[in-house]
Amino acid sequence: MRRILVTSALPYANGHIHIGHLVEYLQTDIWVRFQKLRGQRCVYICADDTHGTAIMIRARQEELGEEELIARMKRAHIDDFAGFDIEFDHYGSTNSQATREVCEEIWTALRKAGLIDEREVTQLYDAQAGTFLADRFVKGTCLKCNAPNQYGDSCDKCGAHYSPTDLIDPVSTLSNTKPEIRTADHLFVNIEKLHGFLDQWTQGEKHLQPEVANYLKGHFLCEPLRDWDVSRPAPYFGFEIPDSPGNYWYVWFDAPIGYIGSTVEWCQKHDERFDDWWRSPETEIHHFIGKDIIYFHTLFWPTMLKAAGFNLPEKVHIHGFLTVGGEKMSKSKGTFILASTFLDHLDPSYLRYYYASKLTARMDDIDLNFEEFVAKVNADMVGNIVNLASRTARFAGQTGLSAEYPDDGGLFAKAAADGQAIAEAYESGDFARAIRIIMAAGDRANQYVEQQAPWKLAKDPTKTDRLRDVCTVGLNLFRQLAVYLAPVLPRLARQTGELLGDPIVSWDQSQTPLLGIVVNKFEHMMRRVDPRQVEAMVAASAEPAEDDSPPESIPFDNDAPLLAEPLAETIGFDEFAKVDLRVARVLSAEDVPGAKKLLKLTLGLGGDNRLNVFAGIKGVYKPEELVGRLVICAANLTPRKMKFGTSDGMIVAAGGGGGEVYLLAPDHGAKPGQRVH
RNA sequence: GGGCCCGUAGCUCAGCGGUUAGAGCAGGGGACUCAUAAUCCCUUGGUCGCAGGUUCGAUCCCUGCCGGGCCUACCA
Repeated sequence: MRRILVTSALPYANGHIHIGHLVEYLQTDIWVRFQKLRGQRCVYICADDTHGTAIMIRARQEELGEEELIARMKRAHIDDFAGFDIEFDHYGSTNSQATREVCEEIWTALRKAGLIDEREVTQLYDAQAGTFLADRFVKGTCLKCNAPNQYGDSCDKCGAHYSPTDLIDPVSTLSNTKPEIRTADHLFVNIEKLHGFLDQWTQGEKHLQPEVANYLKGHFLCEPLRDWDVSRPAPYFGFEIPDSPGNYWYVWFDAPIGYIGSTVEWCQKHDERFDDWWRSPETEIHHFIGKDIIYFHTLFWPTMLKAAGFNLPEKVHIHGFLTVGGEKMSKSKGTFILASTFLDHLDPSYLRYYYASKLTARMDDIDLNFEEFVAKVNADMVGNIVNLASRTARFAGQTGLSAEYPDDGGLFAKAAADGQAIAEAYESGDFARAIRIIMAAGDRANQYVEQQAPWKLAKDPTKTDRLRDVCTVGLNLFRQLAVYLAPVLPRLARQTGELLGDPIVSWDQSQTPLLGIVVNKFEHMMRRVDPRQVEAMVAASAEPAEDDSPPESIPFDNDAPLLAEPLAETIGFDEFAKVDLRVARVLSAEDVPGAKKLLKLTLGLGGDNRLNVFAGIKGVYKPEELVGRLVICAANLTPRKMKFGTSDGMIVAAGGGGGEVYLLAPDHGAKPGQRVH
C-alpha cells in the first residue's frame, strides 16, 4: 500500500472560490478519491492562504480586523468546497501556530545552511497608508514611452520593465498620494547555491510534466537563479521573523509551508506521527497547482524542503487555466461564476463530470463551453450511464438478480479488463481518457439492453428467468461503471450502493458481479440539465463593470429629460443610414491650452485609421481616464475648422450638456472600426 | 526580444514511423418505445496549418515559415 500526501494550492483569503479555482480542487479531489478507492493510504491536505499586503488592505477597506476577515473567508471557502463534494482530510490556515512553528524550523535550517543574505532594498512607501507599496499598488507614467497610468513593474503599452521607483509621477493607488522612496533591509534566499540540485530535481525522475521541465530549463535554469526576497518590513500581516524583528515573512514564504502546518494539525487530530508523512522515504507528496505558480513550487519550494530535510515532492501536477466560451472569465459577461452561484442553479456532479471529461495530464488550458457542458451532462451521464440503471432497475425490482452470472457475450469481462487502462489513466491525471473508456463501455451496455429488449420479455410471463438474466447483466454493467466513475461522481456511487444494497468502497468491486440480491426501488439518480438553468446561472453572475449593473427591479424614471429636449421630427431609414457611427478607441487625449470646454482626442478606428476630434467634455472627463477606452463617434461628418484646429468628427454622448455628459460606450467585445447599425 | 505549448471533421478532442486517420456532439435517414424526448442502426463530413528534409514509408521525427495561447523572477 502506498502512503500518499496530496495538496492543492492554498486559496487566498482575499476572495471567494469560483469555477476557475474548482478545476484544481476537483482535479485533486478526483485523484485522491481514486487513490482511496484503490486502497491506498492517501491524505488530502489544504488550507487558506491568509497573509500579505492584499489581506491587510482589504481588511482595512472592510473595516475588519485581519483575523475576522480571514475567519469569514475560511468558512465561505469550506462551504463552497463541501458543496462540490471536495473532501479534505484537513483544511487549515497559514495563520496558525503550527504553520508558524514550521516556518521557524525551515528558516533556522536555511540560516544554518548559509542560504540567507541580507540586503538593502529601495521601495516606494505610502506615508498616508503607512505601508510599503507592492508594484500593483503603484501607478505612474512609463519612463520609456510616457504612457500614463501604468503599474509599478512594467508598461503594458511599450512592454518596458522597470522598478516602481523609476516611474514618472508615481501615485499610490491606496491613498492617491505621491509615495516616497524609502529603503529597508530585506532578507533573501540564495537559491543559486542549490542550482545544481534544482537542475537535477526538475530534469530527472519525472517529478514534473515534460513541458514544465523544458520551460524551467529554458527559462530559469539556463542562467544564475536570482535571490528570492522573502521578507517584508512592517506593517505586514504575517509572521514576524524571530531573528529579524520588524521584518515579516513574505506571504509566498509561508504559503507552501501551510501544507506542512496543516499536516501537523491533521496528525495531532488523528494521532499520526508527523515524520511518517513529511520525513519518510515511504511517503509520496503530490502537489496540484496551476501554471501561474510554477516557479514557487518547482524552484523555491524544493529548495526550502531540501534545506530543511523534508520530503521532496514526488510529483507536482500542473494544470492550465479555465476559459469560458474560449475567453477569459468575465464579470460583465457573467462567466465569472462563483462556486456558490453554480450551486444555486446546478448540480455539482455536472461540473465534476465535465471537468473530468476535459482534464488531461498536460497543462493545457481547458475551456468551459456551455453548449458542450449541457450535451455532455445529458448525453453521457444521463443518457448513457444513468439510463442503464433507469431502463433495467424497474424490471429487476420484481425479480431481483440472478444467482449466477448469465452469458453476456463477454461484456462484463471486457469492461473488467478495461479497469486496468482506466486506472492508469486516472493515475496519470488523464481523466479525459478514463472517461472515454468508461463511456465506450456504457455504449456497449446500452447496445446489449437494446438487443435483449427486456421490455418485450416483461410482457411474456414465460420469460421471467430470461428477463432476470438480462437485468442482472444490465445492472452489473452499470454498477461496474459506477465504480469506475466513483472518484468523479461520489453521489452516483452512493446511490448505486443504495439501489443494490452494497456500498461502493473499492475499485475491486468492478471485477466481480453482484448476484442473487434484491434490487431496491429505483429513483432518479440525476436530472438532465435544462439550458435555461445555465442561462439563469450566467445571468445571476453577470455583473456589468462599473456601476451600471441592472437593478433588482425596474426603477421608475420621470419624464424631465424628454420635456427638456422633445423628440425630433420623424425621419426615414435612409436618412438615419447616412450617419456613419463607428466604434473608436481613444488613443490620446489632451488639454487644449486656451480652450474652456475642449479636449483634443485622437480616435483610432483600427490600423492606422485615425480621427482628430475636439470634444466639449473638458471638466467632465479627465484626459487620462479616456485614453484606451472605447467610444462611439460620428465618422463621416465634414471636417470642421475650429479655433484650435480641425475636428474630423464627433464623439457621441448623452446628457443635457453642462456638467451632464455621459459618453456612450459599446459593450465588451466591440472592436474599433465597427459600424453602429 | 527570448522561452514553453498548441494547430487533425462545423465544435470538443483521440491517435500515431506502417494497412482505407478515429470518437463524442452537431447535420441527414431509419428503428424502437423499457428509459429522464433517453436508446439502437445506417449515414454526410478531413489536401491531419504551409513548405522542405530524413525514411522503403510521416499526420506522427527534423528544419523553416504562418497562425494561436501562455510565460518572461524580488506582482500573484
